[in-house]
Amino acid sequence: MNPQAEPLCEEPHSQRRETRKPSVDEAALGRAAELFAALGDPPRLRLLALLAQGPACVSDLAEDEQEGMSTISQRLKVLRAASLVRRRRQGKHVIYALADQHVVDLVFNALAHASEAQVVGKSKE
Amino acid sequence: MNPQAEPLCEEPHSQRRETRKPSVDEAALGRAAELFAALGDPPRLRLLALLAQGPACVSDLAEDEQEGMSTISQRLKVLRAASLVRRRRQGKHVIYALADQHVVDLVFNALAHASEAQVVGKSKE
DNA sequence: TCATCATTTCAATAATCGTTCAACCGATGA
DNA sequence: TCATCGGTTGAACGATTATTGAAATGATGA
Repeated sequence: MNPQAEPLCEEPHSQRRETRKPSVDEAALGRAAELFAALGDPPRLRLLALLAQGPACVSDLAEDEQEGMSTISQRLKVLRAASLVRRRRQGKHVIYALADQHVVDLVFNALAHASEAQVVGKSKE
Repeated sequence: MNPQAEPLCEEPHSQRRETRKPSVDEAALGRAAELFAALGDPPRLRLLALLAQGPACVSDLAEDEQEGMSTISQRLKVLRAASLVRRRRQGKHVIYALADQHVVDLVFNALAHASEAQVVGKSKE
C-alpha cells in the first residue's frame, strides 16, 4: 500500500466507511514484537553479529565481548526464546549459532540499512 | 555465511587465528537496535499495522486503539525517532504515515512470518 | 566416584521503559 | 484577540528488563 494516501480525517465522521480492519491477529503481533524486542538491544544484537561470523561457544563469546559467561548466557537465553539462535552441545562446550539463513540475512540487512541511513536522515529508500 | 560451520572452541587457544573482527560498527549497531526496539512492543507494532492500511491522524488512531491521544502520541514519538513513521500537518490535524515502502514490507513480513511460525515451533525456515 | 570445567539458573539490585495526567503549544475560526 | 480543538511534552509512578555473583547442573576424565 502507498504510504502517502488520503487520511480519513478529511471526511466528516458521520459518513466514514469503516475502512480499518477491526483488529490484527494479536497472537502473531505478539510473536513478531517478541522477536523484534530480542533484536532491539545493542549487546544482544552485537552477539548476533558475532555469531553471523560463525558458531561459537559461550566462553569464546564472553571473551570477545569482555563479559562474564553468566551475562552472555542470559542474553543467549533471550535470543533462544525468540528462536534467533540454536544451540548444540559439544563435549563440555555449548555451541551457539544463528538459527537459520533467514536470521543471518536479517542481521546483515539491519546493519547495512543502519550504516547507510545516518547523517542526512535518508528521506527516500 | 553458513550458520552451521565449525566453532573455534575445538582448536586450542594457543594457535587460534584472530578470526572474529575486533568490533562491529557500534553506531550502526546502535541505530539498528533502536529500530528493532521500536518495533518490539505490541502496542507500537499494532499502531504500525494500522498505519499500513493508510495514513491517519492521532485522534483516529486513538479511537481505533481505544486509548488516549497522549498515549498514542508518545508511541508515535518513539516510532518517529526510529524513522519508522513520518508526519505532516493538515489544518488542525497531524497525519501520520509509514515512512516508506521499506517499512510497509517490514511490518507485513514480520506479521506474515509470525503467523506461519507458531504451534509446532518451526525448526527449519 | 570425585574433582573439575563449562554453562545455566536463581535471586537481588539497578536501570530502563510505558502509561497517565496535567500543563502547554499551534492552528483555526469567531 | 480569545476560545477551542488537536496534539505534544514533562514528570511521576508502576512495571519490565538487564546485570551480577553465588549456587546448582551436566559432561568429562582421573
